[in-house]
Formats: sequence, structure tokens, C-alpha cells
Amino acid sequence: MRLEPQYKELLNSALERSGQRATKQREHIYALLLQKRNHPTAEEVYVRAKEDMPSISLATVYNCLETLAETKLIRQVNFEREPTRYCPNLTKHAHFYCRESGEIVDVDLSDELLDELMKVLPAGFTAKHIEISYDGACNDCHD
Amino acid sequence: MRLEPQYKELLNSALERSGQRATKQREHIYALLLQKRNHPTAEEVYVRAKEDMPSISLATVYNCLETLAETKLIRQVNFEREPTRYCPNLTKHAHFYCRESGEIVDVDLSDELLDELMKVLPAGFTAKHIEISYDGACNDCHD
DNA sequence: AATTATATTTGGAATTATTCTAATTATAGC
DNA sequence: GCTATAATTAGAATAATTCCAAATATAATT
Repeated sequence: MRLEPQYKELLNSALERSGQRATKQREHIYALLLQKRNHPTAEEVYVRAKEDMPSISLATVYNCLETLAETKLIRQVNFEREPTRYCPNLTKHAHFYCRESGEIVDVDLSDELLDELMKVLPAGFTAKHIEISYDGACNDCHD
Repeated sequence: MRLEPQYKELLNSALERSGQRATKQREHIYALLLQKRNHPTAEEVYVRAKEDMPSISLATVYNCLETLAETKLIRQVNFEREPTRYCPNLTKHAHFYCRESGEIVDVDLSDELLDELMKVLPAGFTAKHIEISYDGACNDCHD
């Protein structure tokens, strides 16, 4: 697995900005998230990471995911009663979870819609973050 | 603690509809969620439930919360890396979580806004449920 | 009101996801 | 290359939740 130059640059500058070091493990995990964007859990990332880096540990996978999330290179995605999943799509989007096929799909959100969502907050409240999760049936699983 | 007649009615018919029995424990837990609407975790519900019903077990608290959620008398509320919380407000609303004070506030959502959120889904996708969570600073904790 | 079938509760063990810990190893700056 | 410090590692610990099998309660029937 290869991390494309523009992403390598992005990773290095994000790490440097936050005073953290570039390591093989961080690069590898970032690369595999970018390469197959299927919202894997930490456990799934671990399995995939070991294919090319058999000595990596689960604790390191958690550490790397934490670091990448902290530096805003990836996002955490949560669904009810599910382990946390990880997503390298940095555009403004929500997630749709099809409980039948298990598939998770990114749903783009316009700035206007996000603005409207901010406007419904009570006076004096400011949100740093909105998480929007849909769940239902995807087009392969209409019921 | 007393469950008001209209809620007792609501509980009994919901249980009957789904072929489940009315029990002291279910009634008690429903009553305490209605009485203090602060989005407690299962553990917090357990502590409060024991005040008036010392013999209740944690497993039962989980069972009752599960039953109440299944029958749509309460909703589960999830925040990143937090235990599930429970909410008896059945109107359409989102949740705002103030990480500083720990307070969770209901945010009413109009049907129009929910409609717009449904419209941004890709063709062929139908959502049974949308969960919207804000997090930031509440009016007591502006930063 | 007793009997019975079945649902529910209970305490504890098991599981799952995640975090912590202390020793080893790697990195970046000199 | 040396040194200081950060990151990785394996395994233990924790937190939240679910599972299990025995005891109990409920609702329906006699």
C-alpha cells in the first residue's frame, strides 16, 4: 500500500502542526483508510493493517486512529450499539446506515442545510459539531 | 414515585400491543424517566430505581429500558464514547450535549427541516430514523 | 382462589469495545 | 552516532452491555 504524495504531505503537516511524529504505523493506517473507504471499525482496520504490517498491535491501531482523528484527518462515526467507525472523507456529510446490508454511505450536506440546523439551537448555544446519522434501507435493500 | 394515569394507560397499551406484560419494574422505570428528564444512563437509572425499589437489578434496568425503547415509549440517545442515555420525550427533536457542563438539552425540530433532511438522501434510500446530535457549549458555558 | 403456562426478574458470568500500563523501540534534533 | 522523548507493543484492566440458568411473578384458566 502506498500513500499518495498529496496525502503524505497532508499527514506530515498535520502531525507537525500538533507536535507529533511521523511513523510507519500512522502512515499505513491513514493509507488504508483512504484506499478502501468503507467505514471500518478499529478491529477491521487492525485486520487489514496486519496484512502488510504483521507486527502492528491493536493498541497501536487505536492510538493511530485517535491521533488521526485529533488532527482532523479522519472522522469518527457512531451508530447505536455499534463500535466506532472511521472515515477519511473530510467534506461536510452525514452517514446513512443500512441495517440490512450493513453498508454505510456518505450523504453530502449543503452549507445552507447545516446553517438551518445551527439556527434552530436555543439562544446562547453554539455547536462545534453536528453529527447526523440516518438509518433505514439502502437502494439494494428496499423493503 | 407515581406514574400519572395518562402515562400508565400509555404504558399498558403499548405493552399489550406488543404482547408484553405490565410489571412493577417497567412501570417504575418509566415513571422515573418521566419525572426527571435529564437523559440518564442505564447506570444512573439503576441508582435512582433502587431508591424506591432496592431489590431491582441492573440487568432488569437494561431489560426494561430495552422494552420501553422497543415499544417506542422512550428513545435511546447516543454520544461519541458515551454510554447510551434514555429520553421519554417523543416529539421530534435532536440533542445538544454540552461537554463542559455535561448537560443534555432537547432541541425541537420542525417537520419542514426533517423533510429537507430526508430530501438530501440519494435516490432509492429511505430512512426509518434520523439521529441528530450537536455538541458544543451551552448558554451557561460560553467559551 | 388454586393451577398452570409462560414471561420476567435476578445475580453473576461472559462478552465486547476500549483504555491503561510499563517495558521496549523508533524518531528527530544535536 | 548520541540523546531525549515520543510511539509502539503485549497484556492487563475497565466500562458498558448482554447472556444465562434458576427463581419468581403475571395472566389466563379452572
